[in-house]
Amino acid sequence: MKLDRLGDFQRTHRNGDLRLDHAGQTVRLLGWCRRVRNLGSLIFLDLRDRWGLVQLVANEETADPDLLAKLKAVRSEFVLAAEGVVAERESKNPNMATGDIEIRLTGLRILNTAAPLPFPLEDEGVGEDLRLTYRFLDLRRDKLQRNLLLRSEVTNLTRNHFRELDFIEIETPILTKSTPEGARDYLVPSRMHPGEFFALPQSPQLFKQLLQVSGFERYIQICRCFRDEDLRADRQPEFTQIDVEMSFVRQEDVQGVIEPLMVKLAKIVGKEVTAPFPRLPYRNAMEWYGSDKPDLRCGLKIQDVTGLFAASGFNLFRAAADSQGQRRVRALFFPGEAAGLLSRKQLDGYQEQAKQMGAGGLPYAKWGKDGLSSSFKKFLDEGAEAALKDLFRANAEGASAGGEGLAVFAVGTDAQTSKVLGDLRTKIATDLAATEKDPTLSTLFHHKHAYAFLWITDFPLLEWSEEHQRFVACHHPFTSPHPDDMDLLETDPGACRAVAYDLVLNGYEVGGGSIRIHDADTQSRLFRTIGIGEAEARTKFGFLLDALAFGAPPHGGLALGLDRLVMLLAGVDNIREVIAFPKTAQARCLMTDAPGPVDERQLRELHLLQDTKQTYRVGAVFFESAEGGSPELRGQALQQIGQMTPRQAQGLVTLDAQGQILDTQTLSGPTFEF
RNA sequence: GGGGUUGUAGCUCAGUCGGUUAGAGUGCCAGCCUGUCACGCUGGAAGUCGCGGGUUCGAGCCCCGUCAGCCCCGCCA
Repeated sequence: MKLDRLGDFQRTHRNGDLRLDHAGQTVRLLGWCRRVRNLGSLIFLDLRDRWGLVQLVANEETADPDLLAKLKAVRSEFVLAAEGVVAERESKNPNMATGDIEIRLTGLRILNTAAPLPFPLEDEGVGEDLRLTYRFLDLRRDKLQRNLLLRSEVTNLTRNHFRELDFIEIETPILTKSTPEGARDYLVPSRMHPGEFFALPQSPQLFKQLLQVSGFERYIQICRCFRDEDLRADRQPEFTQIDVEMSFVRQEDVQGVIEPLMVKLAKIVGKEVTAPFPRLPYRNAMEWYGSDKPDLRCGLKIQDVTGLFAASGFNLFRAAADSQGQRRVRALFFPGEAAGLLSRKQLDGYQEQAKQMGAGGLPYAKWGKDGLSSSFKKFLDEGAEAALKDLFRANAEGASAGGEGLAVFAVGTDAQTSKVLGDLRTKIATDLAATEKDPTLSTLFHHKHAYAFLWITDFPLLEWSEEHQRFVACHHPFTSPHPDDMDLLETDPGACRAVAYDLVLNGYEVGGGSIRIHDADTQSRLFRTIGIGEAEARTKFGFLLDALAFGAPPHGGLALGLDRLVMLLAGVDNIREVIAFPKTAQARCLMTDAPGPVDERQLRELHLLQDTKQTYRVGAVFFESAEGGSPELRGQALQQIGQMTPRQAQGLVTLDAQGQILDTQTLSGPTFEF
């Protein structure tokens, strides 16, 4: 098809802005054809641009024949420039912003055609692999357009927020140094320095601290970070962080600039949240909610019921009671009729969930219409049964139910029971909220539309790593120990708290930060505690230690996960829905098919090619030797090199498996030939 | 690294106990149609049942392997 040129065509209006007020005006519009409806001698066409949709119309009796012919050739997603007169519709469409009017076409340019799309833009249920393969089409869909628009509003609002507070935005390097602690790095081979690598930043952590030493007291950056770890619904290998660092601050000061930002961001999507947010020490979060990122839309707390089974016939539980606190029996009590009525099948489902979390099973007790039933009833003597019923009644207090409910139990170490019950707490509560008739109970289970922000504070500074057989930093090794726990650094490192805090929203960690160590002594003590010696610390973090020695101010900050935050604001449950070009769970881009192989020339330049083709670095100084490859290949290389002058041999020689020279590259001196 | 789940027409899916020529809706193509807006009506084309192997007289269906998407555990300072 012959295409028309855009030429001097000037758009006069955005499609979604046209109203009855514009009637009689001649307008020029641009966009994509969403759909044509050809009624014979009357043709309708919906024209879409970023801002909306408007109906174009042409009538066989009145329209120019050339224009009609052109219009009949138009298919979905053709790119059009249209000229026409705004007119009131004969039959209006109340479901459309522009439903009162239509454009009577006087001119039409077909700027481009479009093949039939591989999937419809209107349907929700299209396979995600297909959507990701044709992401540029997927992004035409309303929902993704809205999500990316929201994302843009969030970053704008964030920048304005920090600018009003006198923050300065500074960019930090993307090509940086690999850090041994923490996540796996994405590495970038260095061409200039054979065998050496840059790392993409997991976060600009050290740079922003150094900027504090430089005197940029309030820093912000919206920056890309990279972590080469396995993905999840809320985790991508490449993600965006709102990175904040401040000098002369305490924890509350950092929280004090973040909270009003969250209030503003929530307002964009019509949610009212009030600051300050609750502060919950890590220890309590784990005890009550079994999680360091609890979803406080559900208020239920985990309870310790170890004592209840101290004299019980149920060995599993009694053994825990006898373990002097090593192991405990912990439980969740869900009050209400719906909880007491949960079917065996549903309970089996929860048991599967518990097993996936590492539990052996899921002991439960249910008090329904037909009395108390339990997976371990046969082990319960009268006293224990009565005690259990008392607990049910105590947990039903304030609710309309008379003791009905469900209790699920976990036994084991605190870490084990927290994991199981922390997971089931929100799962079961969410399910019950959907079925429970008593409205007071469903708000106890799950305020579906609420935004529950909170801070988790007083994280442990260190944890024992079985893998490394030493203590490692929970947050990062620059986190300040709690001033009250400073002495524990040498005596009981595992008990030492950190001045670290996470911002949690609805069960997601949306941010985390800390007050940093700002004196070289404390930093050295910490490195010593986690088994990083003086020399190693110098090599890896020498620049930081230097900086701390030259007047580093007390400082601290925080980083927010922008993608996750926007995901929650957009009300979607997958981070890919708020990223224009995301990776799959296997860390691939289905659209570009990255990562992909590169040609051998590139590998050789980067000194990465091995096996059949081996790059030897030779030079006059070590004329007699070559490194790498098999002994035979080395021998052949030396033989060939031996026929050269030392000057000629100075360079890189690439050989194939037969020892033939494939490629040479001089490191210095003149180019030589073979 | 491990567990679960899905894969059939361009798309979304159905496909009985293993049994004849694998279906529907939608999209696409053609024709008709003056008030549609998920236009309607008529007709047509469209399949490597993810891929490979096996069992069987016979496999979309059963078995083994493999690839890909999704979810979870480990991992994510």
